[in-house]
Amino acid sequence: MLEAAAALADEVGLEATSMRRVADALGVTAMALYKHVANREELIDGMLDRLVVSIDVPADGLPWEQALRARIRSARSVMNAHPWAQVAIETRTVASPTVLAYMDSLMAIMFDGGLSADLVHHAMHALSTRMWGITRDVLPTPSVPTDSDLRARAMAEFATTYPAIVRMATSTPHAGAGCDDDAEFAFALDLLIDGFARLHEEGWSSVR
Amino acid sequence: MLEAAAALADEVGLEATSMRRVADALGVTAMALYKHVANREELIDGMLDRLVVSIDVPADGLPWEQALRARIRSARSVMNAHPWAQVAIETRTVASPTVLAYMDSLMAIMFDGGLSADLVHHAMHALSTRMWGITRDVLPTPSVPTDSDLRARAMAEFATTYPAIVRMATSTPHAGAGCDDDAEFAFALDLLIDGFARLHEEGWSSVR
DNA sequence: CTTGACACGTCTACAGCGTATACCTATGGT
DNA sequence: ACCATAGGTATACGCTGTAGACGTGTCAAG
Repeated sequence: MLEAAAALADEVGLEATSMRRVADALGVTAMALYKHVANREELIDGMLDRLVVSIDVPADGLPWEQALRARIRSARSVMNAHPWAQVAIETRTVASPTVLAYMDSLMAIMFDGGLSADLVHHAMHALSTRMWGITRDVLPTPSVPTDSDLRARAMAEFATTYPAIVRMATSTPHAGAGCDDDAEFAFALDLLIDGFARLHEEGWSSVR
Repeated sequence: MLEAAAALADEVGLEATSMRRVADALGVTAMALYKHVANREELIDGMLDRLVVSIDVPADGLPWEQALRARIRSARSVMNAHPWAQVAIETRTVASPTVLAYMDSLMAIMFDGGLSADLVHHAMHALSTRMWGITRDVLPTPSVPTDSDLRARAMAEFATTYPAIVRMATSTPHAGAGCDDDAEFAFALDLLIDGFARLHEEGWSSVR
């Protein structure tokens, strides 16, 4: 059932994955699903849990920074394979045991690295949803007319209204080629982990 | 109308802010709303825009790090005053002109600080939704029985299943007192901004 | 003064949603 | 032989977003 629901969500998205459609896919009535889950929330929890348990556990003996990076990158590859996972994570309200276990494992990696409970706590907050390997697209990709004349006019107007956006879009190394989401994710993740490491070395504490 | 919708959302949450209920609050039919907005998405966009324009613009002449921090902190105070804003941001799919202008202003702050387009680009991705001052709660607050005996037993069991979580929860400076979300937010934001500054000083570039 | 456009509202209707309640039936342990 | 239980069905309720047709009151142009 979870498998069928996940397959459906892969096809039509999470929003369209209604109880009735999942049931249809199984050749069954919608109400039959309620013999197995309490409600739709629980169904989605289950779908997500299936993904979470498939996140790789990094090899033993790695430095904590590498282990943390590896586990989160694996989370990313798992979540990226299923577009609905991002929506699912963002709408989740309670943590299932599977989710708790994943978070526990991340904290354990940091504890094993010798980080203080204080720092681990702050680090988890700083990672936030990034610990699931996801990031929302924040940068706009405005639709411009294809006609080259109109396009130039639209761009010009856009440039006066949003100069910084245009400057960024036109002068970034891979301008036009679209941007490499994986690279952006790795950049931000490394920035955070490097920050944690630096604070750890400095003996940082939240109380001053 | 946007005001009424926002007021309703403050009371009952965004999910419960249906076209009919907004219309009711205005003493009008649901369909009347469609003379002003194309659909519910657009209504929510409008509600959000009202908030975004009220984000403070930092004083001129501040160093870019401080200006960036100030603007984002202001965003946080605006968004935090309206619980539905977080949900709204997370479900938004296209950027309105107001939203574009806000993002443009953040980038402008960094450009003014001399950061390269490359770095600005990566920084915006790294900030991600944090640029709106929001962060999802990621740390679980499991409900434990109030009865002290049962409570001890539950905690013990929890501790063997999720040792790192318990270790963190019990040995963090403000254990038990709940955690200060604003402080956590500031920590993560500063970590990122400090990272940007460091990379900027080093003359960082994404091409190696 | 008339006419017609338009802004802005209503009414009705439809398809879809999650899910409560009641009912049926095959299976398997006592 | 019995009966509880797991797992299915049928029906129904209240809710959702929104399409389409139908008024009106206001206001500018002929």
